[in-house]
Amino acid sequence: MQVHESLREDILWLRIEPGSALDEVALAERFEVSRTPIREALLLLSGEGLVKFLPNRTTIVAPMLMDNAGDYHDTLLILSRSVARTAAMSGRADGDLLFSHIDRSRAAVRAGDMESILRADHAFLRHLAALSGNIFLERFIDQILDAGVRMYVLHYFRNAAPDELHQSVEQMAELSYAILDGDPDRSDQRVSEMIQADIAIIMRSLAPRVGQDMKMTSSHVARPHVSNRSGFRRRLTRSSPDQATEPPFQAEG
Amino acid sequence: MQVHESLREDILWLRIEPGSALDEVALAERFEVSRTPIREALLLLSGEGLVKFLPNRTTIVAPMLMDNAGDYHDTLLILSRSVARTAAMSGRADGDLLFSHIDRSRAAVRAGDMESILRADHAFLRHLAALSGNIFLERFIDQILDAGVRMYVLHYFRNAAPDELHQSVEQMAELSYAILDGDPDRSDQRVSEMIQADIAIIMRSLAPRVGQDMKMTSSHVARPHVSNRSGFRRRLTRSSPDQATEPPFQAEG
DNA sequence: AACTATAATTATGCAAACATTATGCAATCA
DNA sequence: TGATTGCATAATGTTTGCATAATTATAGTT
Repeated sequence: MQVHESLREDILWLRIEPGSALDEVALAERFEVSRTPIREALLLLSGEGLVKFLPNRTTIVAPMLMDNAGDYHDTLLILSRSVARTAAMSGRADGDLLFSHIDRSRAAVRAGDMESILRADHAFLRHLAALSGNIFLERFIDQILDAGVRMYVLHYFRNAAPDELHQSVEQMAELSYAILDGDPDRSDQRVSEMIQADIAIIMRSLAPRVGQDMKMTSSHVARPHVSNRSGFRRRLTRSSPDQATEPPFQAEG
Repeated sequence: MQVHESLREDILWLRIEPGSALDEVALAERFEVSRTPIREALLLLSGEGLVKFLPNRTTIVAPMLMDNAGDYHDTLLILSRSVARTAAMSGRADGDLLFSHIDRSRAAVRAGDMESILRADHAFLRHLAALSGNIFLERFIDQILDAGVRMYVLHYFRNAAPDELHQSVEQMAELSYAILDGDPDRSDQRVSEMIQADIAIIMRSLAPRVGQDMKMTSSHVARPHVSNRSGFRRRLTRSSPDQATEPPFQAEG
């Protein structure tokens, strides 16, 4: 569906502000169709959690609450480790393919094109998911990555130093080596490091105006598993008076 | 949406045969609405993977391929362990609430009501997911459980002995104790055991009519696919031959 | 001047009609 | 007799229109 994909891209890449109303007639004019295909697209998007129907009122772009950042990274960690582990153990990973993703990412970083960087990173992870051959993991990886795009656009790229972007690519490469070596434990390690690095950058963005030293102690990074956002919260409170997050975009819950 | 929920239940509980066509006008008459709300429901269901649109032809109930059984259990294991671990570590689990779920399950087993058993089991897991407070894990648990309902109706309950059903409840109780004790590692263990038991029963159902001694050679388990199901398969191979599956319902892919 | 109530406008939810595509049957030709 | 083509039928995809609910604006009252 044309409308669906197009609207989804607009929402994910923040070309439509979270929380803003989606007028069906306006969209119908824009896409030069009637309201029905628009509604169908909105229905699909609501199933993906990207828009929210306010019954008998209007449909809004799902607000992006940063409260979910902890949940997001916990879940991304779980899923990424699973697919990376599986890829490592399967022995079916193709070095050329993996490194074509790395190259794509490296090129995007050199060009400084944030959207391309994120798309390349996601393509890499989706590739690992595909390698796993597990349709549920593929589906969930798709969903979690989509759910994070807006957060990364706003809070990752706005705050990542060029050095950190380069380092992120090298971490991808390290992960690839671990997978190609068929070493699931090392790949676990690498995935954790990658996501740790992402978290650090995003946390800096969420509490940017505290001028103090943001050194990470081991207690911050040590987190084997899930723990919903407990670990996260702890980190947050350390550097910021908790609710001082102030997400740029926001609508009512 | 009334139609959506109702249709979803019909599909999940096999009141509509997988692969069968869903005629929009017939559904419209049945629900006494026009085709528009029917289409909306079908759209939503397609987003959930429960129906499949064949463009310009018809819409069918998504076929249930048993090929996914391995993927299903792999993923269920990952997610269940995550939420159980988190629940154990959170210290926010409420014994009374947990055991009200157990009681419900026990009662369902006593009554021999398969649908109630499955609903109770799912309610228990969803409760753990809710305890985790992680909206992504909640969402994914929801999805994976829904995806498995039809398989369990056909291949679990048709083949589980009463004893095994009772044992399953006790495993739930064991898991609850581990969670209440705040022991994440033991809860991991318990979750694995629970799902192992499920797998054993389902595998038995998938290849029931081979009268011979069901010893497996490695050639049976070799499957193009991947995975972290490697560990899984190895355990599975113990009791059942592989591709003699023959799912009762099936339509074209 | 502020608050309330009522009316008008705007947008959604649903229904019915129209157009387009696929399928099945029949007729004709090889 | 079998196969192919054309027509009829049926179901989907889309448009249009109507009715209902909500928001906004306006007028009246305190």
